[in-house]
Amino acid sequence: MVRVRFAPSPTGYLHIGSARTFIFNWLYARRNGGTMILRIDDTDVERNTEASLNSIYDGLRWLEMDWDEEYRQSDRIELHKKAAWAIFEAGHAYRDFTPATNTDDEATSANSTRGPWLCNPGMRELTAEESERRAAAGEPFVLRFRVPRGEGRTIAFADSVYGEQSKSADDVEDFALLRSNGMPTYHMASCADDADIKISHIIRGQDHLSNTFKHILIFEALKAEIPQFAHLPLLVAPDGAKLSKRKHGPVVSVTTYRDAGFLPHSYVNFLCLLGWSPKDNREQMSRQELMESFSLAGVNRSNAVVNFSEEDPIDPKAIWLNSQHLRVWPVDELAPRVKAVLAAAGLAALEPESQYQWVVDTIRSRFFTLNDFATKGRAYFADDFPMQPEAVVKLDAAPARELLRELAVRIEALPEFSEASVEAALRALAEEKGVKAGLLINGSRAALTGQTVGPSAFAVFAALGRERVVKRLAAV
RNA sequence: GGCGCUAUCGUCUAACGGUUAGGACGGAGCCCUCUCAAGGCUUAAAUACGGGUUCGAUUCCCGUUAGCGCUACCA
Repeated sequence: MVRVRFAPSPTGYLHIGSARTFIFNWLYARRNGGTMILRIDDTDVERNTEASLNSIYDGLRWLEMDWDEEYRQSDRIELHKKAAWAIFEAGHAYRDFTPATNTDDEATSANSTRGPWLCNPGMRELTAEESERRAAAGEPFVLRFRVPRGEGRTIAFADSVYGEQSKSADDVEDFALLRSNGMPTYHMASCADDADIKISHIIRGQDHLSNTFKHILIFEALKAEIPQFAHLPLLVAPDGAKLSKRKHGPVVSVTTYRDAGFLPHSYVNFLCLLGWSPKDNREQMSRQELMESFSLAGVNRSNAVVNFSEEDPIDPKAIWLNSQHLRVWPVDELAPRVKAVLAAAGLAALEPESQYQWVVDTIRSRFFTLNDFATKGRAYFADDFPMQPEAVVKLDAAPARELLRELAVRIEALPEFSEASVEAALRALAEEKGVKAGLLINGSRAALTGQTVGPSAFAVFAALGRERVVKRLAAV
């Protein structure tokens, strides 16, 4: 019975690395008929905000992800405390009355040349009586795990991604379970919950790989079954540093990609390719294909760089992949999404629906994001659209303007308006005037769309309809 | 500093110890064409370094270097 969880702490918007972790968990659950659990790790009251909680929901909803069970750690603090004291009762934890040290003072902690910190002097050896007495006297303490020491104990586990892992218990410090205010630490709360809700596979970022040794100790002390672990390589910036909002800005937030006009399943596809491969050269994959192909064995071990820069704030491969999905996505599913983007830009879809969908289908092959429909595609949905300088150049190529106005007259007089009839009329006019058809074809595109690039000019005629075509050509 | 992890084109990645080290994005070039950041084709571009093991290492082992993570009463 596969039970996996994604456990974000709501201290910021949904990060793309977190989103990928969710996706891998979700894929694993769906692939194996398991249960996907969302657990909000909101025990850090100082940093939690309602806004970031909403951003997590928004992000997951946008990615079209779902889950089967949901928990909130703040509802379960009593359970965590109980678990901590059970560990204490079993003799695997002790009270440490050492006052909190100033963590800003780096010389006293991590960079000390005196060697690794393992525990505070004297506290492990306190007698039960003295420990009780000082606690009863109201002296503050943290509850620390009593890590087996000097017994030659090796903690080992087989990570589904990183393989056999082991570490001497002598290298693991006596980490805290309960703070001096009685509140559980992350390690305590997380493991107590994982044990309680019977998580079978913990799939999470590689930044927890070293923490896993502590977690195994906790699971053992709780007499809980130890889950299978799978750590995921991290997503990093081009300089190799961990992605952070302060340093790297909006690239790290999934809302950036939503707002940039990405298709959710395309962005999911992109995220999956960062650190995972189906190993058969496929890249563009539907959600169904991802579900069928995903396996932890396909996850690799080195960090993946999200390739962005000043000039290209979004990874070019993400954009390319989106364009590929944009081209093949069923039009009837794409059309409503385009409609939403148009509406946001104050534009209305065309009537009837069949014509609208035909236009969407016609113009999408040159677009990269949904937003392109409202920008590059504006001329198809509105009469006010910008004229590119290159388009003006095309029109200024004499005798383009004069002939386009003549073309307007002829199109208006056409007994029947269609791609074929317009083409015939245009070619006849060109021949008559002794100019190349290209002059009128390219001139038409420029006059009708304000652009020199786009679909076949005859498709443009059909997309706009006779009325707009005549109006725009006559007005050149 | 201690401990853990990682190392293939610029980027994402593929390669039961035996391949001309493959694919994709991006770059360059060509073709097609009524235009195009569309499509088709071509091309440049990588096994971090040094030692082993082996008939043969991208692949296994050791070391070096570099990067990342943990080393908090953060998560």
